[in-house]
Amino acid sequence: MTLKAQFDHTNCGECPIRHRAVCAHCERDELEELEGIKYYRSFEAGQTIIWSGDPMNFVGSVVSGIASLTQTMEDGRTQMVGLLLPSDFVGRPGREIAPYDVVATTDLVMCCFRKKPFEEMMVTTPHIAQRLLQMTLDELDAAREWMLVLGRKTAREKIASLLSIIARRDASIHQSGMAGPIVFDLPLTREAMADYLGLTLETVSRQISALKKDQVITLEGKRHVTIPDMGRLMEEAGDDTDGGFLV
Amino acid sequence: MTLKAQFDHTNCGECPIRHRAVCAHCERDELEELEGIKYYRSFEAGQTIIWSGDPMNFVGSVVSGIASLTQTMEDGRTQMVGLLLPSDFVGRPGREIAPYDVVATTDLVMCCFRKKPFEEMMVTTPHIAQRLLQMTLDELDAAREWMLVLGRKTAREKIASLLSIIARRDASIHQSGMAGPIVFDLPLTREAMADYLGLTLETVSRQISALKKDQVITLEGKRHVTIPDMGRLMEEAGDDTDGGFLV
DNA sequence: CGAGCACTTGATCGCTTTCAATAGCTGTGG
DNA sequence: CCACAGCTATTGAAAGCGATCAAGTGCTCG
Repeated sequence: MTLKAQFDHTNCGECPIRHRAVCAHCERDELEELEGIKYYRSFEAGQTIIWSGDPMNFVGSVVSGIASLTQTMEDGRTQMVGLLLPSDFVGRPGREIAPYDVVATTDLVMCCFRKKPFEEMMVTTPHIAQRLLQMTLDELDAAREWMLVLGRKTAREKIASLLSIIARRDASIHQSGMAGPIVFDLPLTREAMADYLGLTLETVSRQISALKKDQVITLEGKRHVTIPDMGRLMEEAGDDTDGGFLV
Repeated sequence: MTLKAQFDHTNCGECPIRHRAVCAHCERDELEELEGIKYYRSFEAGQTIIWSGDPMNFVGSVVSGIASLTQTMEDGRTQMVGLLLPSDFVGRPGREIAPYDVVATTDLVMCCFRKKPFEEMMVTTPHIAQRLLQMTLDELDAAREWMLVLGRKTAREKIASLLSIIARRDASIHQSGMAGPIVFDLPLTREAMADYLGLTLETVSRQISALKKDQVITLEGKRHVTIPDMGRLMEEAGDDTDGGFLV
């Protein structure tokens, strides 16, 4: 059974991202209307989902897997400007042309909506527009967090910041607390990390080695990370360690 | 007459940002409701409007002047994460605590709404929520543009990028086309530019001098800039020069 | 006239990049 | 089964760009 078939005909009520995606606030009847315009698409790791400059004929949510938003300059320099996790939204109602490349970082399933009908629902269904506003504001906060990382942090702090973000996300998904060691797999290659952080992949590699040597992290293989002390990692990231979380 | 008094009792219909701010889509009766919860506040250049970590009891729009959103690390490194121009919105409905410092870069007037009533209107008045969504999506695009600048551009390209953004904004306000020389005053100190671009003020100064020497720009005094050839400036910024503007 | 501020310019330092070689892993085909 | 290509990642050496430290200019305002 393909990854796609696994979700085909899935009832929205049983959807794994039901309570976090753009449809989170929808009532039963609104969900039914959404079901009428939705379809699933799956992509393999490395595949480009949308090319910058191409017309967009759908919007949608990441159901499973990870995608990245990247900008590329003429001479090939690239910067990742967004990391799309399950429940994150792709596309902008009202926009015709995609401004960024969207690339599947891992195997990926998306729940797509045909753009025209979705835009009509945006007007008639405040629950969708309200949720999209919340999500966009969250993304804006995340983007501004990254501007500090990109503009002012050292290479070591950048790596520590990225690790702490991934660790926090994983902890929140697995409901494990912040005490005790945190274990996860890196969903990004060194190159993708470099593109996210505005570094070269060599610098990423060196700084990961340095954090390992200093026992801030432990590595098994290239991707499996253990964080023995989250507070220590956050110190290395240059973040406030006194646990002030934004709500 | 103070700057503030100049706007007091101003009818929304005569407001200079009426057609661009969060109230842009509102009907007459909705405007009247907004008038009931609005009040004006003015700030002097350099004054902090909101301190990061403080409770927010209002949201609002910049009516005139420029403000900046900045993040600061414990050791004093600061990064500007937003530049607020007339009609831009400050604050997030539903958020209690301000995540950034908001500082008046020039003398400034804000149209403020008490937070509670505004949040109630957000629910009952789709026109406001819809407009706020548009504006937030625009800000997200701008933030992502800046992530490329911060992560991948050289110091010279960063300066050229900032100048071209300011030039484009001025051209759009004054309805002057992109042909022929563009003239404007820099609304930012060298230090503020450095905070925006993730540079030191010394590097900003050096790169501006270099652009002047290479005749990409002309300076009269420290702030008055002339751009003889916008295409040339955009080349220096590393941007596509073939005029592809996002819509 | 002197203090204070914004800005410029010079000299040096150091972090990150660049260039380059190598290791480890996976899948393919002789 | 092994050789080899192709990819990801690590590590070393050298170079370059922007930061840092420092001095000085020009302007405004008391």
